[in-house]
Amino acid sequence: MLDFAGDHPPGSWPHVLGLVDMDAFYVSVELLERPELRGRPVIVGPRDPDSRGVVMTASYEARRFGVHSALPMAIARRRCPQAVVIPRDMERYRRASELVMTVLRGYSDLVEVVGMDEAYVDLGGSPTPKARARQIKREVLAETGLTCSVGLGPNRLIAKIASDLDKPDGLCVLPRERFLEVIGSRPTRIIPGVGPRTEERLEQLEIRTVADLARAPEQSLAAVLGPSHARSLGRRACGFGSAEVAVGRERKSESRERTFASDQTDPTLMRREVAAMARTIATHLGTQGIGGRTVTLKIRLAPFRTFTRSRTLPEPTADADVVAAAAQALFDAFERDAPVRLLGVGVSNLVRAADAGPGSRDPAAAGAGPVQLALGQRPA
DNA sequence: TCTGGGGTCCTAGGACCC
DNA sequence: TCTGGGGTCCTAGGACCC
Repeated sequence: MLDFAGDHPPGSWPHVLGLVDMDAFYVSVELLERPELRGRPVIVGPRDPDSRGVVMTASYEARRFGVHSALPMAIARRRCPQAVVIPRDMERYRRASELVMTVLRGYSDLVEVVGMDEAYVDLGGSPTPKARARQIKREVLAETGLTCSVGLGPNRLIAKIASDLDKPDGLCVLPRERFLEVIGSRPTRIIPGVGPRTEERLEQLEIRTVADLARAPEQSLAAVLGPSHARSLGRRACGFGSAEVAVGRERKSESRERTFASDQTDPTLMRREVAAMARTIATHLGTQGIGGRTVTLKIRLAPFRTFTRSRTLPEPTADADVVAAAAQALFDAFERDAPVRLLGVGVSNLVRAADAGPGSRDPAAAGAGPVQLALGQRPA
């Protein structure tokens, strides 16, 4: 355990948030079934080994060869030819995830699931958060056979960063008072929200570490990142952030996309694919009593240029015919100058309404009323 | 070296309205 | 002929996260 709390026991913090992060989640779930692979480099990858895909998760042994999530499989195989590649089985991971979340909900009413392998847990009510965290780790292991790493901090940002400091099977407590002392010399990239592009731009200002970023005047950051991003990043670099845990958030969009095994030029095939994805989304939304107004087509041309085209309908719908027609119209209007690598369809501007389902075209039933409701539910 | 799939949030410009 | 000031909606793209 890494405990930086010292004279500031977390029990004295106004909020104690935990970020529970499962260790190499997909691989670990697979190893439950195949324990003989423990200790070997293992990669969970695409279902179809010949498809163009990326690494979903690599075991810690594989990571030593430079294999990590989102790395193209072709490169992963080159870097670690001896790795055992297991095709992903999302349904299995979903079940394991549900078990984990059930354990977490036994410790707090405020659990925010941020991915299949990750959740924030508000431990504000616990006088002994470190002991609680150890208990959580024990119970997750007992219930699922899986280990996790827990970060404890006064807000989401610090909890998240702390969870990365002691991994796998770790527990790290990090008060804000010691935030810069502990992570000040680390690269800016460890701050959530700093991706490759932002890292590059900061580099231009000779800002490389979290401490550099914390010292930087907001105006100079704003010149490169824009005022809004500059302000939020400056605050993060000093360890300030939200402590809010949002239990049930409304979904804002739903999409499906598919990368073809080889680039496509056949419009008939592609139109069919677009319609199929549109219908899947509409049907899924419809069963939940949700309608959408904006239909977006995503198209990626070879070698790797991505475009979107969208259209907003006059009223929300979950009618598969309507969504499919809109998506196909967007596809037909798009002027392609190269073969197509990926097609996707998304529906956004979602409205929860019992009467937005198929067959409801009456504007009085599916129009203004439900929209009003959705606006009222929008978070501040 | 070759880049998945499912999301969220932000920005910027244009249309349109008062 | 020179041209406001907001506000909102829509569209396209970018950055980021798991």
